Amino acid sequence: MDWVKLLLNWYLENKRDLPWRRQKDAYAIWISEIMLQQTRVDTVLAYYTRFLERFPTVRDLAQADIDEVLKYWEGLGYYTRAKNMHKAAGEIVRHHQGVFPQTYREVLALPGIGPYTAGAVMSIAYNQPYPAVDGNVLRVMSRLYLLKKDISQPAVKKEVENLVKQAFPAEQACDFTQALIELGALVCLPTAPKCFGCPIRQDCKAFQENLQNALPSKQKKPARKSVIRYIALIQQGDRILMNKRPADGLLGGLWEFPGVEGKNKKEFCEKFKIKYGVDIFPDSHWMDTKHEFTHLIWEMKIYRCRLDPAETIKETRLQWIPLQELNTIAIPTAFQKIKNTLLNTNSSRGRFLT
DNA sequence: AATGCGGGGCG
DNA sequence: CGCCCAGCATT
Repeated sequence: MDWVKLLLNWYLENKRDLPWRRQKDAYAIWISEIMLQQTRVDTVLAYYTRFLERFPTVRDLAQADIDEVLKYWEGLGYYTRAKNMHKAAGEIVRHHQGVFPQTYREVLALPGIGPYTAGAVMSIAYNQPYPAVDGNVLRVMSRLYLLKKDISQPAVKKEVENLVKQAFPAEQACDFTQALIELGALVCLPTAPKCFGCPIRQDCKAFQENLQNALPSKQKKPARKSVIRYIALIQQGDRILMNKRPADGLLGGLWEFPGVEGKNKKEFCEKFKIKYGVDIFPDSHWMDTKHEFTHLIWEMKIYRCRLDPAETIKETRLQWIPLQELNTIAIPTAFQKIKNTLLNTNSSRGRFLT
């Protein structure tokens, strides 16, 4: 296959200088691959170095509190990745003496590691010829071999894995895996691929038939649903009432301004009572904000609320948090605008008073 | 095989 | 505004 050598040469000349490419530590490679799942390089850059400085080894990660790990993950999304990584670090300490496992079977068995990440770690950290098929590789290979079937079908991914396996150059698994991905990231783009800068266009069947813009074929996702969420801003002095979301599910384990889905203020109060066990009295409408997830849209209506003075907080997920400590707990992006507005309001008032 | 799970950047 | 991205776990 002529294209393999051409691709390798192109990669060695054009690869980006990325922090996870500066060493071969399997632990550090693993962290990068988890962060990069469904996440762009530019986004990860801001997190990667900071995370490794705080958790330089698998033991440091295993010993850390999950809440601190989540704080370092704050804003990165898909928070089960952090939870699974923390769990996997514990397994590596207990079952592998703190040394990152070196066989595909053992790597794949770790929580949060699927076929892609296992292949990436095996090939990039250990230079072993295990295919790592992500969205980039699916796109590159579907064009190169003119695979017209929907790439979301598992059978297509299997076929691409086999094609990559056949193509692996001897002793260059590390570079080859990254070369395929790098080509997808820099040249073989989803829309408007830069075919005339592509080192393997002569071997690309899609390019030959001018079908590069029609591939890969992919089914489109259903429309998102929008829901109204009422948020209670409950402040007493310099403390604000926050809720820690359940460990599993959406934004699991992160902190939020307590709220419920609902149609109106009446439902707001009723559902709040059921969910949190306290009566609230919405005083003033404070602000509105919207947050769009991949699969869901929250239209948030935030009200300043009073509690019954005699009310005590029994729900253990609810906790009074001093305003100064709001920046020390993990709060997802959905609530950052509320948090910042709150902190600005209070700090400007404070300055005015002093 | 289908669904839930974040967030940001782009045209 | 829709689409896409260095996917995995669960059902």
